[in-house]
This record gives sequence, structure tokens and C-alpha cells, in this order.
Amino acid sequence: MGRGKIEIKQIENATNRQVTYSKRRAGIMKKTKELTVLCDAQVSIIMFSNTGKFSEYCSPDTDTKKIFDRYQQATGINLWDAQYEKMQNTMNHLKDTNHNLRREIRQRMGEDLDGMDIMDLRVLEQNLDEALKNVRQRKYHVIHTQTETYKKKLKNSQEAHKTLINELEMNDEHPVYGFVEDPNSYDGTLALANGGNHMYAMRIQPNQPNLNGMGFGLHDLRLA
Amino acid sequence: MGRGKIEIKQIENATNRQVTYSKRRAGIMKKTKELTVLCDAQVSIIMFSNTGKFSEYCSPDTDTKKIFDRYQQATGINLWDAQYEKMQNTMNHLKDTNHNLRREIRQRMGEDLDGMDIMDLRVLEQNLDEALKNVRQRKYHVIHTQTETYKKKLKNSQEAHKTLINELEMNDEHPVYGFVEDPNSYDGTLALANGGNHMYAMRIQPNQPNLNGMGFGLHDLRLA
DNA sequence: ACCTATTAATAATA
DNA sequence: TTATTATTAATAGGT
Repeated sequence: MGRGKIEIKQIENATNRQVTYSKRRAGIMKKTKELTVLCDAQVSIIMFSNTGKFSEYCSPDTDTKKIFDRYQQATGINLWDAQYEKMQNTMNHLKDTNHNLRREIRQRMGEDLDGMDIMDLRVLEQNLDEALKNVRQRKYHVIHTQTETYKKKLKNSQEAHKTLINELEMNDEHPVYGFVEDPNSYDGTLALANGGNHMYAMRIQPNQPNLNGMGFGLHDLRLA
Repeated sequence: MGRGKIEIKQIENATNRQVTYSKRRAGIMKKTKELTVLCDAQVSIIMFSNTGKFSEYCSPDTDTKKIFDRYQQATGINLWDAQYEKMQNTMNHLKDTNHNLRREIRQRMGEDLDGMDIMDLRVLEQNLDEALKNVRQRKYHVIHTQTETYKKKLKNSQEAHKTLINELEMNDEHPVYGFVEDPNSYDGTLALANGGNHMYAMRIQPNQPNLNGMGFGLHDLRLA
């Protein structure tokens, strides 16, 4: 159906190929439209040319997604649903795990203990006792470290001052006693080293303050 | 292109329609195959006839899913990816939550405390202290309840025995002292009411035993 | 993009 | 469904 018969094999000349693609594509689309009208069929065509050009046809009264859904039904083969279901399972598993983790935390907070028997409670008690010891130990360690740091800073500061004042005295030969700091003004910090359990007492009751990242104390344990 | 020209509108006669569908479908498929060969194009055709009959064409060196993936890229409109991405986000969020819950539990176990400052530690300490009190209180409550139950059982049992023995005495007029139980043989149970902290001591050290469902103590906190 | 000789598709029919 | 064939439609190559 042209000025000569052609062999059905790849057209070498790129321009010719492009022209033929356009013409024949138009022909197929036209035929398809006619088919849908004449025979009341539902058709989806998706085409990519050699050069990546995209074109599609879809019969009226439907859309590509619907046709594809139907295609999946018809073929039975369905990669998406498998993937989807797998994700759904993973998600449910994560939700369950989270739920259980929240329960464990509630129990570690001394709530939700109704389902536990004596053995459970004894294990939990011992566990909490150990934890408490660790936390106290760590707290005292941090306080001690911090106090040492402050002590050193104070000492350095005082020595810097002394040096400065000595220099002033050397230069001016007029002692300036007013600039000597009272070491006791730093004691607010040192008080922490002695336990200082009263210091932030009033701030402990309200909602958990900003803590270490998303760690201890920031989850709504009633969720999931 | 037939024995006469036809108007492009739905063919009323069902048989005719069916015949035309078959013929024209074959024509379109043939043309499409030719196109893919001549022009090196990638095409997917999905067709459903009036009567629900499914047929498809897909160019060689690819498959319908690939073409559809490409279609989604080309159109940008993509219901599946949107859904997929949404699930992925939810999943990531769940994983994060999971991770944080595990960390909180580790901290409540006295581990992973390096990132916490004095305030954090103080709050955690107070929280654990409260929890410990709750757990102890609950433990004693459970022990007390259980002990009371045993006491009642014991009492009932003894009374049942007495009644029985009385009845025997009445009937036989031969007292049977040997059957009177020694109430102190039940003291193993009563001991629990007095704290009994030594009783299961040797069983506490090994791996956490079966606890309340999936609650306290069953998660691998290093995961996620 | 248009033209048109030529081939291909297909409507009616069996 | 398949085969035939008169007729229309598609299109290859040229402009």
C-alpha cells in the first residue's frame, strides 16, 4: 500500500524511520478509535518511539488506570499487589512491635501491671533496681565531671586575674584590690556535686522536658 | 475498504460487531507488530471487547509492566507511586518510632546514658524511682491476694476435713485422729507474704522467662 | 506537509 | 470461525 511493497524489517534511514513511525502510528490510532466506536471495545495503547517519544490512546468512558486494573484481573499476574501486600505486612509487624515496646515502657514506668504475676513483677523490680543504680551512678559521674571542669575554670580564671593584677601593680605601682573576685560566688555550681536533689525539683513534675534526641520520655504510650 | 463504505458508529448487529471486532483487532495487532519492527518502537496494547474478551500485544524485548512503568514516568501522573511513597513514609516513621522506643527502654534499663545531661538523668532517676515503688506495691498486693486465697482454701479444706471427720466419728463412733492435717505444712506459701525476696533469687539471673504476652523484656533492643 | 500510485485491509458474502 | 473478493483505506516514496 504505497509506491512499492516494503519488507517488514527495521528501517535503516533514521529520517525515514521517524516519518514512517508517525504515519503508521496515526494509522493505528485511527483504526483503534474506529474499533472502539464500531465494536464498543475498551482499548489502551501506550507507545514509545525509537527516540523516546511517548504517545497513548485510551478509549473514552475509561482511563489507562482502569484498563490496567482490568488487565491485572485478566492476567492474574500482578506484581504490584504482591509488593503492596508485603509492605502492608511489614507495616503491621512494625505497628505490633511498637505497641509491645510501648507496653514495655509503661510497665517500666510502673503502669499496666495487671497482667503480670509475681515472677514477672519480681524480675521487673530487680531490673528497675539495677537501672536506678546505673542512672544514679551516671548522674553522679556527670555531676562530678562537670564540677571538676568548673573548678578548673574557676582556678584558671583566678590565676589569670592574679597575673593581671600583678601586672597592673607592676606597671602602675598602685594596687587595685577592688578587682579581686570572691571565690564563693561560684558555689552555686559546686552545690551540684553534693547531690543537689532540691535544685530542679520544681521543674520535674510538668511534662517531660527536652531530652536526649527522641529518647526517654517523648512517646505517647497510649498510641498504636 | 470493503464491499462498501461503512459509517463509523456502533454496529448494532451483535454477530457482525463480534466479527468486525476480531478482524479489525487482528489488523491493529498486525500493524502494531509491523510498527515495532520497522521503527523499533515499544508498544503495549490492552483490549477488552464488548463481551469482555481480553487481548493484548506487547513489543518484544520488554513487557507490559516495563511499558507501564515508563508510561508512569512519561505522564508524571501516578497513582501507584503516590500510594507506594505514602506507605514508605509511614513505614519509615514507624521504624523511627520503633528505634526511639527501643532507646527509651535501654535508658530505662540504665544503658545508653551517654547522651543525657544532669537534668535528663535526674528526671529519669525520679521516674524509675516512682516506677520501682509502683512495681513493689503491686508485687506485694499480688502476693497478699494470692496468700489470702491460699489461706481461704486452706481454711475451707480444713473445715471440710473436720466436717468429714466429724461425720466419720458420728457414723463409726471411732475417732480417726491420724487424718487431721497440720496447718503449718502450708507455710511455704505464707512466707511469700513476708517479702520472700530469696525464694526465686536463683531463677532471676538467667534469660527473661515467659512474661505477660509480648510485654516487658522480650524485644531485641539493638534492632532497628 | 502534500500527492498519488500502489499495496493492504476489510465488509459483505458464502 | 474461515475463505473469497470487490471495494475502500493506508501508506511509501517523491515533492
